[in-house]
Amino acid sequence: MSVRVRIAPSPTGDPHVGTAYIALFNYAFARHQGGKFILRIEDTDQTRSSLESEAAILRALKWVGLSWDEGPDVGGPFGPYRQSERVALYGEHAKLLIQRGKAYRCFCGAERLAELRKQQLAAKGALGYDGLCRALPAEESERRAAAGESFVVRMAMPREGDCIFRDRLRGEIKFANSGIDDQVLLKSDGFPTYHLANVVDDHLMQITHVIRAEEWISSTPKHVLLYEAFGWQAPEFVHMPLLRNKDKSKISKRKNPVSLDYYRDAGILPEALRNFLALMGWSIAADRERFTLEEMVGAFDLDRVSTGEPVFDLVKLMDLNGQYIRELSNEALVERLQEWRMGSGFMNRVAPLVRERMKTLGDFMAQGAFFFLSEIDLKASVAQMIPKERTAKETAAILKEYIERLDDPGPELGGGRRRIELNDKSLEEFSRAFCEANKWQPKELFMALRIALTGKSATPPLFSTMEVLGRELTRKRLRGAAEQLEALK
RNA sequence: GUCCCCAUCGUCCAGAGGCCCAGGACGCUGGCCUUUCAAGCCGGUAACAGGGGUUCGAAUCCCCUUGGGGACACCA
Repeated sequence: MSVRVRIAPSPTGDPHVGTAYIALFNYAFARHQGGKFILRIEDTDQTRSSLESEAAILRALKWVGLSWDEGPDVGGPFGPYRQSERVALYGEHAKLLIQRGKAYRCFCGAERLAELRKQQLAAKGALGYDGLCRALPAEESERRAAAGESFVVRMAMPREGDCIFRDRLRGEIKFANSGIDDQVLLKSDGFPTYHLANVVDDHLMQITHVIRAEEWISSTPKHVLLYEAFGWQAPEFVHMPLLRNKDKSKISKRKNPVSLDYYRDAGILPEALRNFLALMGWSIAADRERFTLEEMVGAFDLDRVSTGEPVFDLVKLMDLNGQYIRELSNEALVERLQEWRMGSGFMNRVAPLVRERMKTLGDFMAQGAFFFLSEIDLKASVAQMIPKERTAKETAAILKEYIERLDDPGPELGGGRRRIELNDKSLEEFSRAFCEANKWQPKELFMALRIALTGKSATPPLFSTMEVLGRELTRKRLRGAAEQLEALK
């Protein structure tokens, strides 16, 4: 049987480095084995998924040099490759499990579940559904469903025995069945949860190896039990280590740039990022760390992936990137610069902002350098960010809060759950409301933002600057400024 | 709290019982080169978490402790 693996991102946000990381290892394994690498979109969360996010993920994965044999954009024999287009399938499979007594309808509402959770928390016991609806007679369940009552479908997990499975990197892993929750398989909107959709699709798409991040280990027993309930053979499981922040916690955007777009905008070469990611948990040889994708494919061996807890270290990435840049021919470097931000596309966005402040063409760089810099030097200007009546700590805090709210403005900032668009008008509106809500003068906050983003107190209009800088650089620079303020004493 | 995973320099990796008083890279650091700064070259710094076993022999195997992490949603 030939190898078939997949990357299954959920299109609910920016293209994540973790996705590229796991995709890379799936890709290397598939190619080395002469198998297929599939891209499947797991958009079963109707409220959070978007086509824009999907497009961004595909674009970013291509950017790091990956390609796939089957997927929503290229098609393939096991399509559709977007789970939202396969909902009927999951419904049928859920029904099958109900008929077999492996699953049941649950009519418990959100209030009861919240109450249950509260009690369990208070009792310091195990969290999870108590199985109330599991005891419902089939006829009653049918009748209430037919009457239009809202329900979810839960899996009836075995109450005794153990669930044992093998992880390729970690060996045998054992969970007591009694500790496995009666997982929701089908939500009340008729859409499947991850667990159902993932298992059904992996089986139908004939996936042979599930290579995914370590965070999934604890839900693997649910999946194994699902395969058993369906009477299917489970694929082989390979849980890759999780990428980490400096403090060893799971990599997160509060502590690390996490979007692939950031690395692109910050001037990282895709091949350097790809190479760096490959180094997380794997090596091609003891004394070698630079290699091409093709070389990785040629040498790849899943059994030589280590299970440590790799910290994503920007400093090392930068060094690698420098090596890649030095290796480029002059022509290639100029080409890369143009593709990046020195081409007419980006220049056309910068020029209108900078031109008013130019006396000679040469002033362009002096006035607009910060649009291109990877790192803003704030040493000389940190102190200027702090308004007269405020402290460094307060200023750091407001910058951090600003970053948070930009991505997740509460209803009081008029954003609902959608993040703020990065354009002059919405930024201005948001920022003024933000000042109001936090009792900061616009001129206080705006100067802090200006310096944090540009390193200068005299710049083009703030919000246009943010728009052109882009979301990722904006976030990174504001966070960097906040950190420098905190380091002040 | 419950369950699970992990454990070599500050960081990323090498090490699959003797080749290891542990090797490479980043970082930091001394020097060379050089009008400067990088780059490059030469050198230094720095680790097998602790304790028990197994074995002639353990960084490598087993157990315990400790530490770190993850999961416990009608999110994936």
